[in-house]
Amino acid sequence: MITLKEIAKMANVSSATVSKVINGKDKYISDATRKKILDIVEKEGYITNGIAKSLKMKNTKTIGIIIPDVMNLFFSELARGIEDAAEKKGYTVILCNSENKVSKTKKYIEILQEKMVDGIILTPPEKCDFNSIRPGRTPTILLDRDVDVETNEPSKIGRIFVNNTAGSYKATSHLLSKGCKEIAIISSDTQNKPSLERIQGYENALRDKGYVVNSDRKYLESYNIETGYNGVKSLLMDKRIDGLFCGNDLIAIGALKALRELNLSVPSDVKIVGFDDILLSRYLDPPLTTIKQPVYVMGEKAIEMLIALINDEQIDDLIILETLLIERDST
Amino acid sequence: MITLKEIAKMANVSSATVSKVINGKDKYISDATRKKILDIVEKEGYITNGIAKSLKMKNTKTIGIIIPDVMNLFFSELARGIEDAAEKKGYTVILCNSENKVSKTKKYIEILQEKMVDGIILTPPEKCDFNSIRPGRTPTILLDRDVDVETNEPSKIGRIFVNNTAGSYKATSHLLSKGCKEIAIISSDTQNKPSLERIQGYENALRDKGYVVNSDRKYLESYNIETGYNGVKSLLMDKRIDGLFCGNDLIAIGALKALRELNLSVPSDVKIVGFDDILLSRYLDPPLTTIKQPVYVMGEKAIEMLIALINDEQIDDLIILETLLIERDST
DNA sequence: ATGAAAGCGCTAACAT
DNA sequence: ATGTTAGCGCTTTCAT
Repeated sequence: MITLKEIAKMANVSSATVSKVINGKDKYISDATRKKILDIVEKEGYITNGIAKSLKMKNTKTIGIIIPDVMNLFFSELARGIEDAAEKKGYTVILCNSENKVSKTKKYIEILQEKMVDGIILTPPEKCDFNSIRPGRTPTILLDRDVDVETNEPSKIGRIFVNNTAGSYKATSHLLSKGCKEIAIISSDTQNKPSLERIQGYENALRDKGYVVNSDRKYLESYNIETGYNGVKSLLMDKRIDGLFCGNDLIAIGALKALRELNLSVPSDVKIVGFDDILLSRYLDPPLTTIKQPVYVMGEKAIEMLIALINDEQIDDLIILETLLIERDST
Repeated sequence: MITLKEIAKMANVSSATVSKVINGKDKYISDATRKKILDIVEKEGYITNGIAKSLKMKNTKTIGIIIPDVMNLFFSELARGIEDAAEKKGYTVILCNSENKVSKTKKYIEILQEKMVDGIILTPPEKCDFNSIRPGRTPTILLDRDVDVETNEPSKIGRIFVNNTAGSYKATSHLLSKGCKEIAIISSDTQNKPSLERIQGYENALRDKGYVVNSDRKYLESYNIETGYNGVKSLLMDKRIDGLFCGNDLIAIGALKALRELNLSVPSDVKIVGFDDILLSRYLDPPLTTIKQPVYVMGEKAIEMLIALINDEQIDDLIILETLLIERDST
């Protein structure tokens, strides 16, 4: 590997001069010297050793993202949004899949800190006490899943969420407005805030229209396809249901499959609304009505906020994004 | 940030001693000293500065992966497989989305080299001359898309692919065995090897059974949902088709949607086989028959091979994986 | 317009 | 059993 020092020797200048030229701080460097250096750099295919640079500069221009699973479309979109925004700002992204586990999350936080990332973007595990994983000094953005953070938080923490309550309220109201009378919910369980809020929004909408909230119209498990499938099978065992709010689109996919197996058709027998608007939702049969989360924007905002935190800029450390009802053919 | 040197001072020992203890090279360190050091490390929450360590050790224990798009389910599975395997081996993964562009691929390779990654796993852009992006000295695994590499390759390059020809041969034969007489193909265009091979397998299967290959039964565009959708609309405009081989599952998803709009039912009117077996395929309506690529295994093998390359071990630098026909309800 | 020198935090060979 | 020391490749201040 050719080093800056070697370039310097070849050009008969000092490494300071080469450094200046390479980094464009060459106001006071003569054109001749600059050209000589640049030519050698080019010819030798010199590449800066970013590690040495980082050690000196005390930054790495890399951030870590910890999400449950890139294979989950919601998170792959998020990861993409983050990576795109990061790249534009000159940052590089280390990807970590926590599998929703506190233990893995902790381990990755430690690894990322050892790698001296400039910041971390973190979607906490569904069931997680933030105090148990707090990333000390590293600037961190909490994404998508709200979590209780002590107010006298010493570290630099930003938070970006979606208004889940309002979103599920919209979803349920939409079902109601389409004439559904018996609306069930399939979602994640009550151990995480977003899920709690989505259940809340669902109940609020029902109550506001004078319906009673019926606990045997709830199937609360996890944010995945199986939950949707099992939820429908279990909910529809003995009771009638004409509307279904799914806590996310993955659940809706499973629900759709189960409904098909039960020979129930959507939307005539049962209307369905999902949550997230993953890329695939429009290609389901029928295309899914859903509550769109501005995932890509979340990624962008997260990077924006994180970089502000890194640079010690004063910013609003809580952003709550609104959702949007996307009406397709499942309602 | 507390450094190793500071720990040493607090413990009244040299930094060498602390280093040895921290890295478990403490055979000759007294229990008392070890304990004293470990206690301070614990109490102070010391975290190794991996950058300094990397500079000294000349490795970063991180690898870069460059894929077209994590939002593409095939690649998110791949990324997951790679990350899982990497994590087990103590490596961390930098994620880069090339958008299938040579320019972005090049840029990322350079960035990764500056970050001194120990290796790169690369899925080249669909239309790409490898010589234009060759990552010089960094050990690299070429994944999923074969590419012409000069034989007197100086750098350390490994290649892992799937037997595309055999896979699409299987797919087409399956369609034939199900009684299809007029089988079309929708796939990516002929500018990349895997696509070429999949077309080849399709044609071979047809010819082997005495059918003629008909160029108006081909719609070759790109590996995405739109291609599937447009392909069906275009292919079925004026001619009958009872079997459809899709170059990947994304294409099949688009095709399914278009078929639904044309009131054609699958599998009774048209039978469909996809390629990849992304996680979602079994949840489509109908669940998709497809050629399973061992994506997760590819990720694992890639890491295995890359680490061997990194450690200068002698290995087989070309692995071709076989596919598997997964029969579901679309045929 | 250019260079000398110190130092970022760590490891390891060598000395004691 | 522990310490001394040099050095990884870079940036930057201060001299010249």
